[in-house]
Amino acid sequence: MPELPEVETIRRGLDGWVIGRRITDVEVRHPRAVRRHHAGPADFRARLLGTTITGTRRRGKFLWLPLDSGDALLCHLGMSGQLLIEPPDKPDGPHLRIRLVFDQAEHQLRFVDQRTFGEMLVSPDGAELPGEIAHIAPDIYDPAFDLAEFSRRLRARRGEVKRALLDQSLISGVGNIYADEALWRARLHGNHPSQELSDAVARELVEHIREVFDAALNAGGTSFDALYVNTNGESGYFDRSLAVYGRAEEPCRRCGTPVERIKFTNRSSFHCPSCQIVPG
DNA sequence: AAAAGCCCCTGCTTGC
DNA sequence: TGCAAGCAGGGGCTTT
Repeated sequence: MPELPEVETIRRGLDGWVIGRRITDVEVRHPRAVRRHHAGPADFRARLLGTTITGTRRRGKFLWLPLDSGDALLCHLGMSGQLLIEPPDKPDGPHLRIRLVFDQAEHQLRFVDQRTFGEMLVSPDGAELPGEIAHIAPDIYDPAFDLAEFSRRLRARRGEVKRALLDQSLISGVGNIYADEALWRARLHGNHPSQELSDAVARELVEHIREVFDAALNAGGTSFDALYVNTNGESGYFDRSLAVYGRAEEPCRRCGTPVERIKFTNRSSFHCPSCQIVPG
């Protein structure tokens, strides 16, 4: 899915457009898109009608729009979700899941999602922090992110460091791409046991995450194809800067050794076998 | 309690 | 050509 930089790019795109707008119609085109709104699509619609969006917020890969009702419209893009600001006369694509219509607006907001892993729900009293995502750890840009606490919890874990980075309850916003990129920058192998990391290395790892996120944000996010776009439907360009992800057999940008691809929990991991060594 | 596996989807690519 | 398997950047739930 979009990882933190892509979701943040989308949040910024929404921020300049949705704030202050009043919702006048809601159309749920696919029930799966609101599957975690347990009261169902009709209730989802009813709770949104007539409310005004007061802001745009994000934690990790979750995005929410606080409403003047005190509730929040919570959204996760899953693997292929898009939030598009489009004119009403633009034809609906086959993957349109939810449409939001606003008072006196020349555009509407469309939630488009090919693979339907994404979702929206209305979180009661969720404006400040939706209860549905209270278990997600703060991401590195959140003032609540506690570096010492992250280091302590990371090093208390059994298991491998890459799996830890992907655990959203430990640190949020990192997915498969940026985990590989940050580990490469840190010269750590993803299979490195978390428990063997020093406090200094754990803190450095966060700095590498920050650097790769900052770089991706400056490029407008990563996109391999037309699935990953901002609210204008445009792709980011950070894929041109990826050091290891998707670069199997290509030379490591540091030492020239061919990048290796390995299986990791039914996914792919990429690393440099020279720069990133597992101890022991 | 924490960690690992399974599952949910669609569409594109690859290999027989 | 046709079909099956593999693959894709997710998280929640169940099991161990």
